[in-house]
Amino acid sequence: MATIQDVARHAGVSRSTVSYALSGKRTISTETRERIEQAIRELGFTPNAGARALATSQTMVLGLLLQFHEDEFAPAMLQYVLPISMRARELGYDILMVTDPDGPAAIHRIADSRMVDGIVLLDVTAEDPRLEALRAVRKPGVLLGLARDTAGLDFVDLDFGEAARMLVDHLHERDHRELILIAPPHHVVERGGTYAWRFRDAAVERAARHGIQIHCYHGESRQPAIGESVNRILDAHPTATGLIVHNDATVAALPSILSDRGVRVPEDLSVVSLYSRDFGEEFSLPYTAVDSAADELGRQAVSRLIGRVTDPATAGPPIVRFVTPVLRDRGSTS
Amino acid sequence: MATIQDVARHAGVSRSTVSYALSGKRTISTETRERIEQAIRELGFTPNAGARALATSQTMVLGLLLQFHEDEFAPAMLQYVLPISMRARELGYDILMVTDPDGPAAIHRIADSRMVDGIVLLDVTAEDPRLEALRAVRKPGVLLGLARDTAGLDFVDLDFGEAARMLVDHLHERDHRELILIAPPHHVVERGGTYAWRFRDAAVERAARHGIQIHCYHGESRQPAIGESVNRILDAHPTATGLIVHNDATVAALPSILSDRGVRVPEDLSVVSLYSRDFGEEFSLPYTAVDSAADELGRQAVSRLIGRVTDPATAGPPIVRFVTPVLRDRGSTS
DNA sequence: CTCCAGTGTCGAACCGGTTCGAAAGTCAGG
DNA sequence: CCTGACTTTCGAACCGGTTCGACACTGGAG
Repeated sequence: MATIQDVARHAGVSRSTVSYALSGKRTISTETRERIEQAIRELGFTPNAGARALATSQTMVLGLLLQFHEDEFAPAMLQYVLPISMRARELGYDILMVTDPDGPAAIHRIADSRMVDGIVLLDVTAEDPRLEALRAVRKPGVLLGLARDTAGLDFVDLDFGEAARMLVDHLHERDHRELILIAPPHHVVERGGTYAWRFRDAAVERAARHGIQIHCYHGESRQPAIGESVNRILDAHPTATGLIVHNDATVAALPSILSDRGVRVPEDLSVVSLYSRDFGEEFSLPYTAVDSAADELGRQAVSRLIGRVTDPATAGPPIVRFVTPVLRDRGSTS
Repeated sequence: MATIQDVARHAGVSRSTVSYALSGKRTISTETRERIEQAIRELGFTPNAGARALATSQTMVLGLLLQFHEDEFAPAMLQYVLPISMRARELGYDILMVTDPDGPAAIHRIADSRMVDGIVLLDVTAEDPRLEALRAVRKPGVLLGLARDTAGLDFVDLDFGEAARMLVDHLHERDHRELILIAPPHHVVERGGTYAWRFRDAAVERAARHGIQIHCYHGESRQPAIGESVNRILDAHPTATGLIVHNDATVAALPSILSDRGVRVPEDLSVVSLYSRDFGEEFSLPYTAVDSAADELGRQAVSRLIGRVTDPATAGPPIVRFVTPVLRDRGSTS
């Protein structure tokens, strides 16, 4: 493959001149620039990424860390990955995707060897061991989710508390007096998924303020456990008229479970939930729901990260950004 | 961050000695090696990936190209991505994930700039424009799927013809005389997804040999179209006793569609399909199915690719590898 | 005692870019 | 005609590794 030296020779100039013509960091006469551009075209020159990274200490690559837990509904993760990848490309970056189960080690590996300029962490937990590694490697990092200690890092997350309040209010306005909440599986809470209790606590608090009765349960992540659990819960509360589902796997399975029971929505039961538009379309979910805006969160995270990568000075102090959710009424309540 | 020069100074040796101690390509005395290792530990040295790539022309990174089509069931892609990423890591490689809609351009970008040592293409079509780009860049590439012209490249794919024959035989053994086949959506065939007609043609041929009647339809990729289409098809053939589903989105939605219709499996209808174990578990699918072994395909593809990357000579000529499927009986036929 | 093979280490060149300082050339103002 | 500012280009150093050839030293064979 052609090197910058070949281009220089072919155009009758020095290497540095080619470099400046490429980057535009110094003025080059029109005539020379055209000769160089033609040489580049004729030789099919593309700069060597490794050499460039070495010289500039910039790789134009972002690390994306995913964790897949046995007991989790994996398809939900895709909603974040795609927008992140797309937004990164828009800004000139590529994505190094890491699925190593040992997150902290992976962070050190890709950061210490300077393979990436910044790191995105998905699915952050309250006491996420990856945070310590991320702080240690002194590279910009942005997290989707929320941790207990947010010092020194940027976070982007949905305002789950507000989401819960919106849904409870929505049902309250329609005169529901007894609700059921199906939260994420128990192990998610144990692992430290803060969105689970942030949502639930806000829902409980808001229901109490309205004088509404609310029964909280953890959902399951796999069939047939999901169906059994939903049926058991509905059996236990025959007088409840509203169902709030905060659980991807459960809501994806809900249409078939309810139709099996002969429960019509919204005539027999009002159902509201929380999922992204993409997820809803992918699984054809018909429920009024707060839009978790995964694409928006992903895009914001990447934008912020790249801002910090390119200009650490003007990026200011790290912040926690809570995105205010939007409720999308699909008519599944009465 | 510490460089190899810092380590050398700290251990009182030259840079080259440190390099040889690290790579083991020349013998280093035990005493010196220990001094070097200690220096590395004390300084927290990790080699700079860019510099190493520049010197060795090896990045230890593989490109993974995904395409997401508007009208496709995206969650299915995850079954391939994860095993590919895992296997790559096992062999010491990282994954650069590219979702650029312009595949050929993306291939040139990551290959010409030498960001990757090899490339994996997912979801290949008969006349895939990415193949030309892949051949042009002269980097090892492996494709999941099958194209019309396989010259010069490695392919790994399931033997869809054999899969279809196994399923038809399975139903034939159970005395079914009239079958329905729901194939991938029409646009998949138009786009050139060869697995669609390879499966269908084999099924039709095998059914004919057994004297079985078979009705072929294209499925849909989104609700509510999926449900409407399945209902219409079942209405049109009330005497059919067996259903073969070759369509991820349809099979994921099938349990609820059938229960809505009050159709019991296998009492009223025998159902067989084709999906990977992971996909089946994720969506809790209860159907007897040929295991598409996405994890196995992904792992084989990566192994072959890395074989070619590390030793192009012994890898031999490019081959098309058809993996023979396995039928997993889950009792959904009678 | 000399010669030779083998072991362990070093110095220098190289991979392919970027960037700084300086030099050469042009042109207007004094 | 000289000076200074500006434009355009070049050469050299540098980023941080790897690798080749050479050199010093050791020990055994002849």
